Amino acid sequence: MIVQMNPTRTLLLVEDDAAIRSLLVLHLEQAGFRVLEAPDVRTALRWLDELLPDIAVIDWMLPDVAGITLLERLRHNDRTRQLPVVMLTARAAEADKVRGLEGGADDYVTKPFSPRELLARIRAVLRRRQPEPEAGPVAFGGLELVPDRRVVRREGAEQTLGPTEFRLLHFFVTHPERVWDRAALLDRVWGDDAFIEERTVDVHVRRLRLALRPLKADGMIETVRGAGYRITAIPLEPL
Amino acid sequence: MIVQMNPTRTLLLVEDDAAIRSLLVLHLEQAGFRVLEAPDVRTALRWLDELLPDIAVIDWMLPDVAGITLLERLRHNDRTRQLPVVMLTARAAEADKVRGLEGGADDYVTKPFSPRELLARIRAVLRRRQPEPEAGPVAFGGLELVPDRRVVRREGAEQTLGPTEFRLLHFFVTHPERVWDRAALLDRVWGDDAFIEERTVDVHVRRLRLALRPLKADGMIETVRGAGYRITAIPLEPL
DNA sequence: CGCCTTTGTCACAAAACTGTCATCTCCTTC
DNA sequence: GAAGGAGATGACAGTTTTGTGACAAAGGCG
Repeated sequence: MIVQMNPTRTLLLVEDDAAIRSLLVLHLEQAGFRVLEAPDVRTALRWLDELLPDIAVIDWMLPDVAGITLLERLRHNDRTRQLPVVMLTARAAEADKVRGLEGGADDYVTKPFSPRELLARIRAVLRRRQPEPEAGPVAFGGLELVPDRRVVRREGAEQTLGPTEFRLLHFFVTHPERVWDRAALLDRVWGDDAFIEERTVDVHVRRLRLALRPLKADGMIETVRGAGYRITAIPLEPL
Repeated sequence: MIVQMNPTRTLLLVEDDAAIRSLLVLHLEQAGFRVLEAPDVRTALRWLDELLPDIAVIDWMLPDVAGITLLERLRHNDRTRQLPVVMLTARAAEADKVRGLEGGADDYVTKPFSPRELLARIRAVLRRRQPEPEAGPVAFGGLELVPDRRVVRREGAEQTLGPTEFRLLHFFVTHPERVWDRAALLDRVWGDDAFIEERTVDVHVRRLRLALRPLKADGMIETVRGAGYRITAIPLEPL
């Protein structure tokens, strides 16, 4: 009987030291991970290009580009922005830790470390990330969002959205009916560290509506004057 | 005319540089904050003594006592422990940031910064602190008010109200049966600082009735000649 | 490098709200 | 039933909020 069979997780391991790498691969695979090995950033990017892992473990010091740089690149790309990252470092310096965490690392492990410790951190990060699965397709009021392709579907018809449009719609769909004011949307869709005019939200809402028009679903995004916007399930015209 | 959707927030600004201070005051007040200015910690403490603000913005470097010290003091006092604090600092040193956040600052902004950035941080902090006033739905005599969307519902049918109409109905519903004269309504619905003709109340009552007509509920708002208005639960016609 | 997409801002048009009036109705009272 | 007074109406002009279309800057990608 299966109590809790976790689906196999894919893990990207970016580490140049072959010895450490194979040691980790051993443990990681034994722990049920499918490991993508990358001795350098170039290889890592190739992997990422073809397959989005569930988590990445990145060595701080790498031969070609600093691991921290890779981290920043990941955070800069829409596809990898949500990717959980655990940094691996030989330095115990606090400054690095801060920089790493600020750069968006979810945790970091200092060498020397036991594989068990790394594993524990990885699991903790995955667990923490779990509650907000940005990945799976979402459906609401006849719409279906496909995060992989940034596409909305309705009765077969498809519309591709821009990155921000998609995140916005995704947020609405996962928090339906309620009214969200512009500030809240900036916080939750753009991130609370984005310093953006509130009116920009209007523009993006408009773009989203425009994109939804071909699906005759633009009416789902309602304006609540003086308050904000909300998505609501309404009877839609047939396509 | 003044429509203040959000209640005015009070903000304590502790900053010794007069130039920066007045610049910030300008922006903060324009953003709707009531600003308590303090060039030093002593003044700040005096303010705090007589009035607890909604948030404090504190400069890291101050003439008398370091801002960080003030922060620590705030955190040690029961009354101010929960006060949201945004630190303002010229130093970009990470160590300081860490210390500030550990000291209990809710966020911190590095100089030079744009007033807009500061404003965004302040709003984010306030939002984080005060999740939602949670304006729950209210019901009375078959009507159901949904503050979130500014709509009244009756047996499924919905009517969207204007902001003032909604506030007015909301007031009636939460203070039913009794008669309210125009002055009282102006006070409680418009705010006691509103400088408005009493007759204006009539107009809004009418607009409210108009909006309620489709729900056949306009009869609930009664006119009491020579006294004012009141809402009553009466048997309503079926829809 | 140029080409193209994505984005944040603007400036201006469109729509929604508001507070006041002038006028019209209806109720009271004599 | 005429005169007053109190409310109800419909129209307005002034503001505030949104919707739009255009643009330029920033990246991504050959």
